[in-house]
Amino acid sequence: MASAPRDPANVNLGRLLLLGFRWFDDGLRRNLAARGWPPISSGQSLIVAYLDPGGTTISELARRIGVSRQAVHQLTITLAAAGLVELRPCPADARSKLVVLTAEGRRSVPAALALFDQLEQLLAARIGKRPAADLRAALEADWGPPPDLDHPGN
Amino acid sequence: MASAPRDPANVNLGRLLLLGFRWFDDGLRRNLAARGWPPISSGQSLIVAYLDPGGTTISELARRIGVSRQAVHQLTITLAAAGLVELRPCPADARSKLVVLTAEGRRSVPAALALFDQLEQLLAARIGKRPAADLRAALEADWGPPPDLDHPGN
DNA sequence: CCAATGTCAGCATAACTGACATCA
DNA sequence: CTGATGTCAGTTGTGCTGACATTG
Repeated sequence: MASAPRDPANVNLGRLLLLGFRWFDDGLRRNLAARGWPPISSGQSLIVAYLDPGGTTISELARRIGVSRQAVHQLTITLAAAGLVELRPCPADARSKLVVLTAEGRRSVPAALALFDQLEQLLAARIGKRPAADLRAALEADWGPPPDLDHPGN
Repeated sequence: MASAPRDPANVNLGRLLLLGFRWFDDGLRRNLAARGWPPISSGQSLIVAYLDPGGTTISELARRIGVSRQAVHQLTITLAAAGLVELRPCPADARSKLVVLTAEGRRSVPAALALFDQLEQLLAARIGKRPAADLRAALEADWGPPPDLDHPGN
């Protein structure tokens, strides 16, 4: 793969997947910085990536990402301080608040997401179009829940 | 994939890779717990996965994993407290200390690493042997460093 | 004298749990 | 009354940088 020198022994798929993720994460952050944008944390990028166009509530985001409501709450605060999102009351439910992109967010977020596509294309140029397509296909398949090896039914 | 419900829009490869990693990480932790082993952090598992049979110094581990010496130092302390490794002076260099597996570590670590193979086999059974093999092949390729999109030479 | 190693200290980030007021 | 939501507070884990004594 890349950065960390690899021992041909004990390379497990889980570690390879982590290295692949870091390749994209580093690439995203590096190129955002090269464009003069404020540094964004990987937690923040997760939030915006899961946002619906019309806005999404904090609890819904927490369920989608798989973390606590409190963690999402904290991230939205930092994103709001950066001016990328704002919180507005939910018209359908007075308990909820909608996290929506600001005008600046709508302008810069799609450009940031486009970087992922460019990174993927560059990866295809490096390791081959076929392997890159196979990689995506395998990851898009339904893996099911992480299994209990003693009771594979789950 | 699995746990987090997926929006067919904005699925980027980076997020898919992260979800794949979590599938393995969750699977490992779940099955370790099912076997009655003390919970191990993903940082700790990284350390033991990179250990040479004869022992490895802290600085060398830091270089291999790609984190600071201090971070590795802290992890070895927790691993030593758990009784899985011990630190002994390096015979070749008085500055260095070797991180080596204890008797208990040699007994339990290989079994834990074997879980990764079992998870990979179960994944192949779920998404197909061919896609699973393609996944591994693509991840084992040389991706090079995360690129600067404006100067792809790097 | 310079470089590498392990270690101590402080700090930042990001997740968690617990608790609480508000509202469906 | 029960349950969901947002929020405040405290805690934990994990990484970082800076600094330092020891050794090659």
